[in-house]
Amino acid sequence: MRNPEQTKATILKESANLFNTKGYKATSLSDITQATGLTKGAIYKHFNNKEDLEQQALRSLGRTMLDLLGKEIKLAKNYESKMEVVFTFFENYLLNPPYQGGCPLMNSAVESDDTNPVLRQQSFGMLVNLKSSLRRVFENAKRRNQIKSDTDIEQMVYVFIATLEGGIMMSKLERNNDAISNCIAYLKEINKGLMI
Amino acid sequence: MRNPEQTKATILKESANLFNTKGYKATSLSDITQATGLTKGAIYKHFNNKEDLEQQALRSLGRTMLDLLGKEIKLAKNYESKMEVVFTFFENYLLNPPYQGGCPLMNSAVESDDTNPVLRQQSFGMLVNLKSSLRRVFENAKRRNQIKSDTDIEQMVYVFIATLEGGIMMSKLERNNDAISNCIAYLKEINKGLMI
DNA sequence: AAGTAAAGATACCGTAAGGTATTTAAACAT
DNA sequence: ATGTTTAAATACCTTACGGTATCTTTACTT
Repeated sequence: MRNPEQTKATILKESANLFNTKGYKATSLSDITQATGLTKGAIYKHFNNKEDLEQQALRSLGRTMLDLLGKEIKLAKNYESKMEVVFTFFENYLLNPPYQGGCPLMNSAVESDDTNPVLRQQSFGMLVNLKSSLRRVFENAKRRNQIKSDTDIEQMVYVFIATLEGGIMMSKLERNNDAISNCIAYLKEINKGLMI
Repeated sequence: MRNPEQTKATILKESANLFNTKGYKATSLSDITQATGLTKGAIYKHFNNKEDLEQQALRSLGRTMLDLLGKEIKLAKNYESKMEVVFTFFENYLLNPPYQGGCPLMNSAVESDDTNPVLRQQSFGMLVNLKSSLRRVFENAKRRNQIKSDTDIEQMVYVFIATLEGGIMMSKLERNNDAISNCIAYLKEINKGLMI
């Protein structure tokens, strides 16, 4: 039962989980062969080298994250429920995560920002996209007079993402939901204040 | 010109900078010998092994960070200026940092939370201390009727730290101060709202 | 000035890392 | 059924890692 596409997909998925939990540099090829049950031969058939695999894995994580979030935002009809989607999305990062190891944006950003230009650039792109998603929600709401006209959208985008990411970091460290729950609760307060 | 204490101090300082920028696992002993101009013999004279060095380096980073912040908070006389200290402290993380590589709490937490129990425990301790520092400022202010009596201090502690840490992460990734500046600007707004 | 303890340099070891060349085995075409 | 292609396994190479044992040098003691 051979299926090269399936094989590549499992390599990508398993390595993405490993990279996102152990770190990119710290994950070895034998970690990946062990997790997949495959050998180096299989991996190097589908990827040029470890760097290539790292990059494709991060790309996959980023797509998964942003597609999931973007799709749910799009499904929500009004501003209020769109924001609700954002909150529950980040709250679920710990309860039933789409991938192990927390937020791939934060993980890759922290690891790569001073050392790995390519991964750093990819992380940067993820942040650009995440900011855009959130910015669009705010801008639409402003256009439709659902939030105050003097809302500093750029600032709100930064504050929301910062608070969510920081909350995830602390909750992962404390191994409970206190941090992220409190952060989200407060962001909801802020959001109430924005709405007209 | 030999000075064992000085030697140990430079090993600790240089390795702390390396660990905090490249990561703990990703920093090799030869990175450290290169940075210090010393040899492995010197390093293993002062530290049992690489893990020991990692732990002592993180301890040093944590102390530096919390001592610096705590001392400045203590120096500030009233609530308002204490909070100002917190803000400028985190804003200066990028301009003139006390150590390279950003916040050692975030860096070590992200790297260790799923893989390295000892470093994770140390990171956890740092967070406990940072929370305590901030909590104390809020509690004193509440006791002296400088902030509203219904202030949810535990929530504020989480929100402030999350926003600052998330802001640093984004600013490091974007290589400019937009994120952290906007985050701090908004935290100041929140703080105004708290004050009586 | 000689001897001693400790700091630090040097040389070396075993292992695991990333990577490659080659072989085996599975799927498909004819 | 056979031959061909290509997915995946195996075996191996080089290098860099953490770590250790030993040697050299420095500083201090008397």
